[in-house]
This record gives sequence, structure tokens and C-alpha cells, in this order.
Amino acid sequence: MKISSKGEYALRALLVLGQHEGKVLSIADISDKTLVPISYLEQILLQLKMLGHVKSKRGSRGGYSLRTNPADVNIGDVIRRLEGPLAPMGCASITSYEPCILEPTCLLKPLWTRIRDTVAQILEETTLADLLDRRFSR
Amino acid sequence: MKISSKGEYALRALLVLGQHEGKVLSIADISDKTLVPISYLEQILLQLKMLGHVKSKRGSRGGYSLRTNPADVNIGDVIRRLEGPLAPMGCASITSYEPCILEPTCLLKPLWTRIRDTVAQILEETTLADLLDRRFSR
DNA sequence: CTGAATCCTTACTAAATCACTCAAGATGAT
DNA sequence: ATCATCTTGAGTGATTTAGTAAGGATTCAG
Ligand code: FES
Ligand code: FES
Repeated sequence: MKISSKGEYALRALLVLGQHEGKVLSIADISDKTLVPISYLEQILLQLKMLGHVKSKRGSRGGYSLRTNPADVNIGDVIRRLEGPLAPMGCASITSYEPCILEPTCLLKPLWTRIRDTVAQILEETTLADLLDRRFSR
Repeated sequence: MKISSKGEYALRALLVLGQHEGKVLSIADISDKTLVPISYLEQILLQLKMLGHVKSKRGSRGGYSLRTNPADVNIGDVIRRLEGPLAPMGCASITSYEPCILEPTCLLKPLWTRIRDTVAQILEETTLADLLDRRFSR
């Protein structure tokens, strides 16, 4: 049930950008503040950019900044698109459902479904702004 | 946030044993009913035995059966001991806490803690008997 | 008593994933 | 033009996952 370091690092980066909203921070700056290795962080920021959460400015004095308001960054969405479905099993996933062999008679599926629903609810109710303000589920 | 096949297989095996309470089932029988490869299942049942959830009988006509009442088998405990902590990060784990570098100022920890608490609550409130009866969190 | 059925133990491994690192190119500010 | 920065794509060592394989130990049936 672990979250990978990639997801964790992405959120750290978003938090730092959120704490300096409006400013443009270089990858090196973000790396300093998040303790994420520069060259790994590069890849992660690239992905966050593709997901539309962040924008970049190239060239000297360039860097990254948030593309949207922190209140519009959905944490569940970030994690799901960065490291895959929130459900603990394919058969319980809504966004990337995959059938199980034993599904028709499976006694476990309701459990997995309940876990996925609960986790998804927490994560999807939380925005970057909530985290920045130490406030949860609105 | 995935659950590994080992945990899934262990629960499947326990469910089959629970559905035939009192009887002794051979590994081959359990493998047939769970679709878990025999030689992998051996290892898993061995672990379940060490955890005290199951007992074995050797020799001809031997096999496995539940050691305790299904109502006494805590699903959270099974999963945790078979595949590690329920928390999504070390710093949010109660049973195997590990510090994070950024912990003092970390804005994420409350989120991880909340996820771990919720997941743990669901899993620890559920027993094998609940699953067998398609009933949850009593 | 013997042999077959079964669990037990240990060792091994192919494939996937993770957590990066590295090198070279593109772009923009000065 | 130069330098700081992002961009792109490939490469890699460590770890985990999901098993397989081989042989030994124990019990029961006949
Ligand atoms: S775990 Fe997917 S249907 Fe049972
Ligand atoms: S994630 Fe562990 S303290 Fe922030």
C-alpha cells in the first residue's frame, strides 16, 4: 500500500511552487527545497507540466511556476496520473478497471472497492491549497 | 497503492478454508479453488501457519485448515504481516514508523496519516467472518 | 512394512519496477 | 555570443515480485 517516491516528490515540488506563487523557481531551487535529486526532479516536473499543473520558462533566469490556482490542483488526480490507479486491485478501479478471474463469486471485491472509494474520496477532496493551509477535506 | 498478489492469494486461501470449516483441504485442493499456483501457495500457507491463522496436517490425507474461528481472523493483521505496513509512507506508519527528512515542516504528513488511519480502520474492523458473510465493518 | 500422498525447506530466477544518472540538444536573457 | 536554464532520450544498479524447482520429512492406507 505504499506511495512511490515519485508521487511524493511531485507533491513536494507543487507545495514549494505553491509557497512561492507568482515567482519562477529553477529546478535547482526546487531541488534544494525538496531534497529531490535535480536530474530526477527534471523528469517529474516535465510530467507535471504535461498534466497541466505547472508551466515552464526556458533559458537563463527560467524555471517553473504553477499554472493554476492551488485550489484547483486536485491531489487525487496528481497521484493517479503520476503513479497509477488509486484502487488496490484492478477490479476495484474506476479509472482503469481490469477484470479478475474469480470476479463473479469474489468475496474480496467489496472490500477492495470500499478501500478504493475511501482513499479516492480523501485524495480527491483535497487540493493543493488545502495542504498549503494545513486544512483537509474542505 | 496496490496490494500485492501475495496478500490477495492469502486472503483467497483463508476464504476457501473458511467456506469449508472443519474440513482439511490439501494444497492442491486450495490451489484448484483459488487458481493460485501450487508451489507459490505452499509458501503462502506456510506463512499463514507461522502467523497462527492456519494449521497443517502432514502425510497422506493431510492438508490445511483454519486454526481459529473466522470471526477472530483480522484482515488488517493478515495483510500487514504478509506484505508490510498499511501506511502509504514510513512516517505515517504506527507499527513500523520511520522518520522522514522533511518531517518537522512537512505539509504532506497529515494527509498520509489520514489515509493510513482510514485504511487501517477499514481493514482492522473487518474479519474473515465478515468477508464470508459479505458483511462489512460490523 | 512399504509406498504413496502430502506437507516442509531451501534455493534459484526471470521479469518488472524503482529511483535514479548521464549526455547532448534547444531556448532565451544579457 | 555566451551562459543559464529547460528538454529529450537513453541507460543503469538495486530491489521487489511472482513465481519454479528439487529434494526431504511425515503420516496414512493397504
Ligand atoms: S479481487 Fe478482483 S474480483 Fe476478486
Ligand atoms: S512525507 Fe514523511 S514527513 Fe513528509
